[in-house]
Amino acid sequence: MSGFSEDMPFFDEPNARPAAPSGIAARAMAARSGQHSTPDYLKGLNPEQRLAVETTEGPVLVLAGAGTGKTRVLTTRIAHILATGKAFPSQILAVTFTNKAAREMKQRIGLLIGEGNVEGMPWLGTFHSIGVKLLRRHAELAGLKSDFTILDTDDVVRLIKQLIQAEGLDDKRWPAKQFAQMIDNWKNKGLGPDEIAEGDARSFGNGKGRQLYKAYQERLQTLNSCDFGDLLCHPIRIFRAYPDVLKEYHRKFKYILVDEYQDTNTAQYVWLRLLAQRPQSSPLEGEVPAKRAEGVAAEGTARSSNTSASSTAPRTPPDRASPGHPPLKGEGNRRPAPVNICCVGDDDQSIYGWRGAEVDNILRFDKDFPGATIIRLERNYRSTAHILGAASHLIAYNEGRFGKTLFTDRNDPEDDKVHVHAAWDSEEEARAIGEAIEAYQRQKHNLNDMAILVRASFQMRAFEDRFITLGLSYRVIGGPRFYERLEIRDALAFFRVVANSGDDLAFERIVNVPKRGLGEATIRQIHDTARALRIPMLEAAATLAESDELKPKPRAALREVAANFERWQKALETTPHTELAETILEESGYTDMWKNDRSADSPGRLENLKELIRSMEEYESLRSFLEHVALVMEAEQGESLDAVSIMTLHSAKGLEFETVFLPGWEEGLFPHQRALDEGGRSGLEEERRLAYVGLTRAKKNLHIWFVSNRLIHGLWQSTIPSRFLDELPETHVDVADSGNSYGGYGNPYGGGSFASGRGGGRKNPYGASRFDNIGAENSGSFSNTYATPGWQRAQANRTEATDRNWGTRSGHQVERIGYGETDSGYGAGRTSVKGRTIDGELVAKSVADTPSAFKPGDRVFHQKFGNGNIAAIDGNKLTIDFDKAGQKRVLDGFVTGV
DNA sequence: CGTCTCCGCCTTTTT
DNA sequence: GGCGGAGACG
Repeated sequence: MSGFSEDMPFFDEPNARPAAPSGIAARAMAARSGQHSTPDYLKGLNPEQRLAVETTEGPVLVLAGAGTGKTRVLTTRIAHILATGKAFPSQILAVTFTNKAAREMKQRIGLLIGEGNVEGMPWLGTFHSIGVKLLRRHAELAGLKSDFTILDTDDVVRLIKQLIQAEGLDDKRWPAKQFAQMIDNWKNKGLGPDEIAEGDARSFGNGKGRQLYKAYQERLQTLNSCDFGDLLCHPIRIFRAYPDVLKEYHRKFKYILVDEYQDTNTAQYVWLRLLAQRPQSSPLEGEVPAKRAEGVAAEGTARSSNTSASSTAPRTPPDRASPGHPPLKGEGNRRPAPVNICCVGDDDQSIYGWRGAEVDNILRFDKDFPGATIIRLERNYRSTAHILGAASHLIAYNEGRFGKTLFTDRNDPEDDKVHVHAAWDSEEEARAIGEAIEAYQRQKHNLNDMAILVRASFQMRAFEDRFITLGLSYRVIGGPRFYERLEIRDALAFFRVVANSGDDLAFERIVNVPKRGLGEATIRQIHDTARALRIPMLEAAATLAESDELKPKPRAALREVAANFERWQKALETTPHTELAETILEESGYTDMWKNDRSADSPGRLENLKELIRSMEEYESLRSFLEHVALVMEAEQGESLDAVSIMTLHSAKGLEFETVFLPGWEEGLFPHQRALDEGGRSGLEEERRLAYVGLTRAKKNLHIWFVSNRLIHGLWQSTIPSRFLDELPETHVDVADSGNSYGGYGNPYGGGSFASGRGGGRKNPYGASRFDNIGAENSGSFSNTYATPGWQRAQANRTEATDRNWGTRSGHQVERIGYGETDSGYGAGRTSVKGRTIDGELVAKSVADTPSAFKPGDRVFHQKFGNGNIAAIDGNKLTIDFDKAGQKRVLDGFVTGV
């Protein structure tokens, strides 16, 4: 977002007036992009895409399924508006949800209309970055100064903790983190302290919720800071309270474009409506609750009419005469000006409900914007017919959708079906996927074209471990973030205090870094002084250092700190910011601190600090850099190396890969238990959309995995396959033949023998029957026909193992690890055992450390490692020379005598 | 005031 | 199993 750093006064086109660009300007722009009859940029669009691009006037909703060219439409539309002279670049407001998307849009528009013109698009960015920009211009209307800083989650929690303690509340009973979450939720809805529901306000801190929220906002103001939510909420409040300010933006923005509309939360929705709705005779407030109520009412109809997701489903007609919506008047009454807002999204890819996104926003679009044109993009350019078939069938289990059916002309009999594989545990899952990747690699596939998409980040580790041993290069996307590292946050705290001396949180973080002998007592004193005099802590520190209230040692230390910051702040005006940053880290002793640190990670930290300084060079000033950091908590990654991508499903949205692996399709993990517990039916539907997102990332090859046992919270748990597997259509899916699960090690129980023991092979307690009324057009669900040999075998393997060892069908807690006798086993078959991993091998610690019944030299069998001879015994821990797997240490409970 | 140890917490996703 | 925080001890 480097484009936003020049945020001060005059970046707009000088004549951002109500008048449209003059004919000359229009012709000039058209000429620049070489427009004649059909401009180049329109060629190659399909009819729906072209319609979405050329319908520039009035509200437009583009329902863009996965892989249907959504970004292309958005960028071409902007190019079209510019090329036809309908608006200047600065008159287009284009909001995205992620930085990645904003970056990509900028780049692609640049390709269409030439780099130079994109620079003139100051209002293309994320909701948050545009929010910052608005707020900087009108900061004083929100009680801030325009150089306010943005606090991250960590600061917010620390601040709230202080407030909770100041209230005399027990911060253990009332966790700051939880309250931070509550505030976040309120702000997602655009609610200030006076607007929250009484019940919500009472539920925290002995009924002091509202009071705390108020205190929090006041504190932010004195800190000259705001949190993430404020970036939206402040502008909303400003727009409401100062109609003339809002009007200014009404004049300015001729076209509004919104990406990923299904992800917008209520605050973003309100923000958009304020900007999109042209002034009426009556003021704007009160509009939201009314609309919301209506939206909820309308929802039922929308849902029921479109549940069956066939392409012939009746399309929502433009609702021209929606009662209660007076036609929107155009500015200056020159025309019945429609709102030129274009929202692009896919209700089936709404996966951010948990953080406040409202799918309803998109489902309600034609009610909110009467006369809206709704355009569906359903032609998919990405995936094979099998992949699309699987994804479409799965998503059809959801209710409450617009209903789209993706299709493709592609029909290559060579295309693989979607593969489903079973594995014994996560380690084996990682091993097998690693092998599959290597196999693809041997067929000359690039690692860059492959991705592993997981539900939860803890799953990543197994893959990393495995790939490290294999020497397979991989890249973790969205892992631990650069700017969240300790040393980076420390360094930034120094910079923040320099940039904004009122930033007490940053100050507190580093007063005593490196250690200067300033302990809790001194800091408390600074704090109190600052409060009493209503001055920033830095100032208070300086004052205290000159008084005689402190002992000599802390006094000298404080004096130095104060002098340092004073010097640095002066230098801010004269010294280049990268140079200054280096100076700060040197003079504060921070670099030395890590140089003298002998721990293993200190070199890395120093390296990170260097990287931080290096990355600052791209920014014009310290302040614009800090803003970038606050808004873009990601470090740019080198794309140069050929590597498999590992990331969460959430961060995979919008991406595509030739080959995709989706591990961990087990109940409890995917769908995630918490989503089910907290979200109920809609939680499940969101999980299903997440599955849909995962499936539709794949262009050609798609492999889904589930395991029987997974280590969660350091505890092995037995698992059952995800219900989503049952929702995949048999015609497009191929259940892999035992997925090499036990290859080479033999399986004492043989295949298939177990299937009859359990109700005709239907293993999943979430039977298909409850979904039978849905998706009838496809040849039946998987779960109806569990009869394929591969499936039977896979099931037999996993079920056998699971049931025999864990004994319980509910199987919540693992009681025994490994694959041994239980009935006649070693003592209690139910000994409580906690699993853990040592040296990468599965080990268990028995509560009753029963001595082993084996003796050295015994021939034994182990489920994972096969046959071997016992080399040594230590209590119940056996050292075994396995024939194939080499020497391993395992618990006796894992092996059986042969 | 600083360091060490132990305890308890948590591990869904992120602008 | 891993981390951060609180409390005890030096």
